Amino acid sequence: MPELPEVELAVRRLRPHVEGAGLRAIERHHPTARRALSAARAAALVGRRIDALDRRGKYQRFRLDDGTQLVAHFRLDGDWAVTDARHARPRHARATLVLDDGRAVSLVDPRALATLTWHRADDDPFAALGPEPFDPALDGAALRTRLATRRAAIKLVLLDQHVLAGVGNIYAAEALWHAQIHPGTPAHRLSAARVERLLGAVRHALARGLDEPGRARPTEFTTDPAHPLCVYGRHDAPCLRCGAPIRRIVQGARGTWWCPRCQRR
DNA sequence: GGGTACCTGCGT
DNA sequence: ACGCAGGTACCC
Repeated sequence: MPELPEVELAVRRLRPHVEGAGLRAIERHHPTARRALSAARAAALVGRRIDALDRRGKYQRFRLDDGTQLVAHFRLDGDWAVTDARHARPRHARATLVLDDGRAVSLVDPRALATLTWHRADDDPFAALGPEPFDPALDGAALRTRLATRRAAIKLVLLDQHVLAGVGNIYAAEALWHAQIHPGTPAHRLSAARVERLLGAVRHALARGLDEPGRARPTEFTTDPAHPLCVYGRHDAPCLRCGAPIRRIVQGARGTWWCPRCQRR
């Protein structure tokens, strides 16, 4: 699943291909893409230049030269594929940006949940998002303030993009493991010291995802010892810290992996 | 604050 | 053949 690290890596890979390029066409291959971006809108974007590609949380934004914005979200399985525009589109391509240099950038997504939407110049598509986890202005006290009104389990609150942008199911579990916090702890009950530790752990977990060079999809579970994931998906495997068997519970219809010995409430 | 729909590949 | 997986938006 693409979370902040995978999306950031995708942006870094795609940026040199798209920044400064002109849009020759926008193809909408799948009904979900056609619903989200009308034929008229796609046609109106022909001739626009992509000035910049940036990221906010798990969202990616193409800034166009008229100030309007194309925003992509990978959801569960999305990714970019860059091909020669003269060749056939990749399997599962849902929408394609055809560039004036002859390349095609396809949003590929087997499950077709990924989104590509257009936004006016004066729209802030990210207004409702919480802070970036690596925002220097974000400290333990600021995060604790955001958790103070939340009585739900900290695991679920970490997934709320209005609280913190970019953390998903995998890195939420990883961060709680690193911070040694029980995933079911009510968010508002966490002490200042534990929230401080949690923020550091979120950053540490995300950084592990970002620091794997040349790895296209860091969140695929493997037995590679250099793998960045310590607890996610490791049910029944020994905890890397204390050796107790990792347990799986379901929270909000999503799996959470955690260590019953070293993650206490 | 909790439940459901959106999708389709894949595991069972 | 069937039903789950899951991030987000939207429902009450």
